[in-house]
Amino acid sequence: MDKRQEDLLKVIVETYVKTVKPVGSKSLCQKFKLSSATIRNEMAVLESLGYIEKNHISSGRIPSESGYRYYVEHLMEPEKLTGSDVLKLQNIVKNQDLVLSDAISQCMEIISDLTSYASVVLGSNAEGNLLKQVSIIPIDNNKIVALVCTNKGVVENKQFQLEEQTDIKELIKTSEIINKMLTGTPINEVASRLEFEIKPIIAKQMVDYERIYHIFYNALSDFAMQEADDIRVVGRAKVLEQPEYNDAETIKKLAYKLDDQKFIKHVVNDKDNDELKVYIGKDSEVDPNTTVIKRKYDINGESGTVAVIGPKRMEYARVMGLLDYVLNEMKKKDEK
Amino acid sequence: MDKRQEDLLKVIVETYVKTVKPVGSKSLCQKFKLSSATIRNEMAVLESLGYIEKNHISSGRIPSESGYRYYVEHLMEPEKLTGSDVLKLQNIVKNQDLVLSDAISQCMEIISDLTSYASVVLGSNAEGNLLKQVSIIPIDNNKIVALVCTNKGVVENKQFQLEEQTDIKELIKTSEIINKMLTGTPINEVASRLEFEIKPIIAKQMVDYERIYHIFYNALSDFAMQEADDIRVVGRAKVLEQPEYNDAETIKKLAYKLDDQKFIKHVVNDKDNDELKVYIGKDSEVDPNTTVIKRKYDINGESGTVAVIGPKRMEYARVMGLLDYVLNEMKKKDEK
DNA sequence: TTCTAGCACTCTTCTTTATCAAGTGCTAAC
DNA sequence: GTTAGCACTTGATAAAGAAGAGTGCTAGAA
Repeated sequence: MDKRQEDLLKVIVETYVKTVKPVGSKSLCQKFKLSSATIRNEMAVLESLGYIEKNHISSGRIPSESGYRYYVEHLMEPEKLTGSDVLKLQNIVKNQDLVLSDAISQCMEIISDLTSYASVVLGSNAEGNLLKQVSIIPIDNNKIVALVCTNKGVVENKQFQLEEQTDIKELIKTSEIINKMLTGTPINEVASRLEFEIKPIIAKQMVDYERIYHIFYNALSDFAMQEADDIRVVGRAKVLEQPEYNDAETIKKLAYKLDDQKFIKHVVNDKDNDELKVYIGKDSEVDPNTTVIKRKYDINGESGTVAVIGPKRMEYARVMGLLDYVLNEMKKKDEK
Repeated sequence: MDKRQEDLLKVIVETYVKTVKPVGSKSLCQKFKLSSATIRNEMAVLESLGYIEKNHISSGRIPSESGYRYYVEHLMEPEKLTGSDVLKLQNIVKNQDLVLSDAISQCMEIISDLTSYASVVLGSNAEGNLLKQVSIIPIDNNKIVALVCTNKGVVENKQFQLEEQTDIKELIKTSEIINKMLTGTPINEVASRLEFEIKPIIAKQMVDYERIYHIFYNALSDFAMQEADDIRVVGRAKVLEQPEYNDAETIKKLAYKLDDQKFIKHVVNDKDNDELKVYIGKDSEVDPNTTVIKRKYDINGESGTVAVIGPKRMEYARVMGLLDYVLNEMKKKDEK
C-alpha cells in the first residue's frame, strides 16, 4: 500500500464512521483532486487487499474488519480532547475526595455519556486482595450484618438471620479471633484457613460453633468465588441507539448480552494481558457490528480494566483520546 | 354486562394473552356452542362498552385497557402455582440464612425467570431507617473506608483519600462520638445533626476538623438523598423478547426506560399507597403496551415494594399467584 | 505510465398494483 | 334470541416497474 492508498483508506474509514453510509468514489473526487475512475481503481486495490468491502456489487465501500484494524494500528492517533470534554471530566479528576476506583468509574460514566457508547469498569479482581478486617454489627436480637473489608478497600456486607441459640457475643468474639489470625491472608485462601484454623478453636469454646462457622464461611466465600469484583456497565441502553442497530432481532440480542454481567466480564477480562486491546467486529464476541476497546490500568498497585463497547463504526480516535486522558490524569494525580 | 358477556370477555382476554393474535368470532364458536354471528353481536356490545377494540374495521378483537382492568378486577383470580414453580421458589424460601430482603430479591429473580418479565425490588426506603453505627476502617496511611449501617441492616460504604495532615485517630474518635450521640437518629436528620451537634465538638478538639466533618458528611449524605435505597431490576433484556415488542424503535425506548433506575423507581414508587396496584398500558408510564404490577409488603416492620413489568398482554393470574405465594411464604417464615 | 471520460450493468429502494384471506356488519329468515 | 348469507374493509404478500447510486471495464488523453 502506498501513501495515497493509505490516505484513501483513512478517509473512507472516517467518512463511513461519520455518515454510516457506504462511501462512493464520486464523493471523494474533491478531496483527492482525482476523477472518480481513478479512485475506483485505487478502491479496487484496497478491496483486493481486504481492507474494504461492498455490500453488493454496485454499492459504495465500507471498511472491513481488517480495514478498521489497519486504521487503528497505522493510520489513526488518539484525538486531543475538546474543551468541553475536558471540562466535564475535570469535575471528577479534580475532586480530591474520590478514591481511584470511584474516580475511574465516574469518568467512564462521563465517557459513555459523551460518546453514546457503553462503558465498562471492572474493579480490580479481588483475587490479589488480602483480608483486612471482618466485623459483626448486631442489628437486633436475631439479625446481624457481617462485613468483610480487604486491604484495597473492597467491602462486602451480608445480613444474616440468627436462630435463638446463637449468641451474638460469640460471633463477635469469633470475628476478633479471625482478625487476629487471618488479617493479611489472601482472600481466596481465607475460606480454607477458616475451616482448618479457626473452626477448631471455636469448636472448643463455643456451643453453636457450627452455625457461627457457617456464617463467616458464607460471608467470606463470595470473595473466594470472585463474585465480589464489581463490574459496572453504563450506557447499555444508549449504545442501542447507534444506527447500525436497526433491526429488532439484533437489538434484542445486543441488549441481552449487555445485560449479562458474566458475559461482559468474560469479554472484558484477561483474554489477553495487553494494556490496550481493540476487539473489532467478530473478535468482540458481542456482535459482528460491535467493537470493544479495553484498557488495563495499574496505578500505584491498584489495577483494573476499563472498556468501551460501541459499534464497529466507532470513533476510535476519540475514544482512545478520552481513555488516554483519563488514565493519564489519574496517574498524575496519584503521583502528587 | 350479563354472565355470557363476562365469559366472553374472559375468554377473549385469555386467548389473546396466549396467542398474541386478535380474536375472531369464528374461533370462539366451539367454546360457546354459538354461531359466529351471535358472538359477533355480543362482541359488538363489549366493544360499545369499551372493553375490547379492533385494530381496523375487519380485524379480530383485542382487549382494551379497560378490558384488561375489568378482567383483573372481576374475572380473574390468582393462579395456583404449578409444582415446578413451587419447587424453584422453595429453594429460596426454605433457606434459613437469608434475611427477608435478600430472600425477596432472589424470589423476584426467579419470578422474572419463570415469566420472562422484568422484576423490580425496591428495598425499603432508607427514609425511615435509623442510624445504627458508623465505622472507619483504615486501609493504609492515606486511605480509609467509612461504613454506615442502619437499624434495618442497610450498609453503605465509601472510600476516602486522606490528605497528609488528616489524622486517622481523630477520624476514629469522631466516629465514636457520632455513635454515642447520633445512634437512633432518623437517617435523613443525621446530616443536620452532624453539622450542628458534632461539628462544634470536634472543632474544639481537632485540628483538621473541617476535613473530618466533610468525610462524614459525605458518607452519610447518600442516605439523606435517598440514593441509598437500592433498587434492583432483573430481566431487563428478557422482557424485550415479548412478541409485542417487535419494532426497533419501541425496543430501544423500552430498553432505555428499563435501564433508567430513577425512572423505574418513579414508576414503582408510592404514587399510590395501595398494597396491590396494577398499572395497565398507558397508566404504566413505561410504554402503552406494558403493564406494571406492584405490591408493597410490610413484614415485621421491614417494608418494601416489588413489581413485575411485562407486556399489557400479561399472564395476570399467574403473576398474581406468584407474588401472593412469595409474600405469603415470607410472612409465614417470619411468624415462625 | 497514469489518469479520465463514457457507458453498460447490477443492485437497492420506493412505489404501484393485484390478489388472498380473515373477519366484520347487516339483513332477512328461522 | 339465534343463525345463514353476503357485501365490504383491511392487512399482508407478492410481483412489476422506475429511479438512483455506484461499479467495472474499455479506450483514449496527458
